[in-house]
Amino acid sequence: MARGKIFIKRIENTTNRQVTYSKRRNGLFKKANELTVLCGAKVSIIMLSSTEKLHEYISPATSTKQLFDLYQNALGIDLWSSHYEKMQEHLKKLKEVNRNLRRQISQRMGESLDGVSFEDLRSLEEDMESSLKTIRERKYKMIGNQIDTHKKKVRNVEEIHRSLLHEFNAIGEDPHYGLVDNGGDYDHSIIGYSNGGRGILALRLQPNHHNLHTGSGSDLTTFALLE
Amino acid sequence: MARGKIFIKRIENTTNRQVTYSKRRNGLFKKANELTVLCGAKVSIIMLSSTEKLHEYISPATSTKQLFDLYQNALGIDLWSSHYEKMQEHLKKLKEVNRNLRRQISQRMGESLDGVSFEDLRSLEEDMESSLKTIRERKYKMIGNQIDTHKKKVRNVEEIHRSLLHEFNAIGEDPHYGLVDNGGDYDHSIIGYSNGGRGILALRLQPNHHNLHTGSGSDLTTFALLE
DNA sequence: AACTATTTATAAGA
DNA sequence: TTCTTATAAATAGTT
Repeated sequence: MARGKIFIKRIENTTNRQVTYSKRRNGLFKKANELTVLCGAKVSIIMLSSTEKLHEYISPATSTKQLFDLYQNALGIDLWSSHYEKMQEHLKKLKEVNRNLRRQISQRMGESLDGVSFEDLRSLEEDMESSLKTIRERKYKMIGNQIDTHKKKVRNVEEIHRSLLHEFNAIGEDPHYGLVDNGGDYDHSIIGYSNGGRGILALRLQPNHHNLHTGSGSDLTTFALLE
Repeated sequence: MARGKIFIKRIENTTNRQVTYSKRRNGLFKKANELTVLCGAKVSIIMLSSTEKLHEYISPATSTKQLFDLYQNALGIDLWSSHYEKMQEHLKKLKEVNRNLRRQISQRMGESLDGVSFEDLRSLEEDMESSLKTIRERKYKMIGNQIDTHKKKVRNVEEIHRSLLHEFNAIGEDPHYGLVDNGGDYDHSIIGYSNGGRGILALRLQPNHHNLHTGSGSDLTTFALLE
């Protein structure tokens, strides 16, 4: 096209070929871009040089994948996108479910009640009363269990104390016992105390108000992951 | 490039645009083919016109799919599967979040409390007490509003009744009125009654227990869609 | 990477 | 659409 006509035939000289490849590649991409702008078309060009180097042109505001997907659709051959669409459908449904779950929780926390009918409000109140009762009962049961456990421990300790006292008195009355040697033998009897106080400590009243909205790492606060 | 310079800018005339698209497309494909022959390159062009028509060029002895696969390999990660994996990840997270939301609801309904610590149980109880209070207050407010509405309606009806009575007496005392003609004139006064009882009916106690688990179409029961 | 003589592409008109 | 043709743009060969 300049300084002499060429025949459209493989360029045998390697350097020449590579130079021409580079120049014409630029020309091709320029033309593609002009076409994009002039005609509002979308163009994807993928090129592999004889040295296996890859080059790509893609019109602005689109993607190679998008155009390739369109191409596949147009040809009717489609392995991927039906699967993909199903997934997107599923995702959409899950998000919808998620939204409903959140609203439900919100309502159970006394929020988002603006659109709720009187009927539903009564239902909700009734339901929450009975739920609260269940939770409270469970709490009382736990308190009861812990009191029982504590009582048993106290009894256990009293028992140990009594037997120690008894032994001590026996030693005091029996001059054959050497007090020095016997000290270590009683140590393991105190095992009854190990960790014994923990359950009771949990019963103390918490002065601080635990707000379930703000994450505190419990099971009840793990829902704020997405959207 | 001929008979006048043009600016590379969208061609607004539709016909012109389409003609140019067609001409330049041929030019582009021709260039692509020359490149293929001259330099031993492999070229794939996919084009989508502004009228959504698809055109393709592919170098001889290769295929669009082959070149696209090469392209994907060269970019390292497969466009499809990276997309796909991200989606699956998202899906998994949403499911997890939904599971947590459900558990939370469940716990607020007094269920699934087995793993809950005493601490969390107290928190939950406290939170539900305050939520229940909010809901109850809202209910009372609604009741109050409805009572007010009702009272107004009653007053309205009483007013109408009084004036009817008054007119009736007037008629009775005035022998100039003919009773037959006046009957129809009062009909529209009764409009005060139309739909007047509905709000009050909503106040009746529901003997049946509304279980929130079973769908009844309310906002509170739309969560049982998936898994 | 620049230059430039020439070929090639193409805008506008038919 | 296709052909024509004057002219713009691309580029082969050179530096």
